[in-house]
Amino acid sequence: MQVYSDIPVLSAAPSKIELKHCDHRLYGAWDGAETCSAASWASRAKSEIDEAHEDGKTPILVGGTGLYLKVLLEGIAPIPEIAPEVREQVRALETADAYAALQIEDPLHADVLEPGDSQRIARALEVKRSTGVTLADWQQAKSGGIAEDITLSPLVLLPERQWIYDRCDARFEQMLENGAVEEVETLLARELSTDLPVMRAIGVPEIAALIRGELSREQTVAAGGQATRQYAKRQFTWLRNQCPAEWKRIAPGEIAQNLH
RNA sequence: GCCCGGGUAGCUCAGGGGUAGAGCAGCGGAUUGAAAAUCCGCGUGUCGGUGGUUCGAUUCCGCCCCCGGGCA
Repeated sequence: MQVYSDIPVLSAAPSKIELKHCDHRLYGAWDGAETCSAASWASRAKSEIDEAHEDGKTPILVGGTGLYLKVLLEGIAPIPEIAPEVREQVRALETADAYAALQIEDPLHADVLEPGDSQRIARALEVKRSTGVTLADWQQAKSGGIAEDITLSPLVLLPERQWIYDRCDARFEQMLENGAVEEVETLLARELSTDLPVMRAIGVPEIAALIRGELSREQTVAAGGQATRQYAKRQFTWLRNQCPAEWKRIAPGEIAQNLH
């Protein structure tokens, strides 16, 4: 999400001062009209990492987006680009219709997915239709991971829940004070499709509702803080269960000590 | 003071003589090209209090308390 150039405030992009202290890469590297993906991000991240290494620097990967890091490190099934017309067609379907189609065209995968999981259903269907090969077959192999080629020092931060929740609330309120509303006004003026990732970024739907007069400022603060906390909770689940067991976890107290 | 409505899960509410159920919130989980996304699972709460009717009351009746609205 921080890859989209339209929302520096809402995506907490580094400030000019922060950039002076430390080089940051791939913030705002995609235009909001585009859809970034784990694979395309990983590909660019690889280039940035190579470049840093050539300059004798040590890159630090930071993020709450577990899937992106996973793809960068472990690679992903080498599925070609989906034909645009196929993608458009598939994503125009109602979830129930897409699921029914998948049950016919790729019954094995349909069986694995929940009937309500619109996103994965659409992905499975577009892959089968565009490549003629099922997603499960593609996923037999992964390629492009750099885990074997680098020395990784992983660190999983698991702060105390209430502590991070309080910071989520404070962070969203601060964003509103620092121009998030103006940022969303500018974004809305582009009249992009509401399906695009940038339009679904935390805070964008909430602030758009504020601008439309559907939410009061107070309600917007509450809704934005809540959405941020819910995201943080999902990150906990990923970090606790998806990261390799050998990755070092940092205890709550240690984090607070280091930051205070 | 009188007359209507209401008082049920953290919140908004549904229900109804055999001790109760949704949405949201919260918690747990999944996660292979939209991932700040998309999904899945989890509901014991003096059914405002107290008497009564009844085999049995959260449900019916009386009284009391609280919150809306109306009349004085």
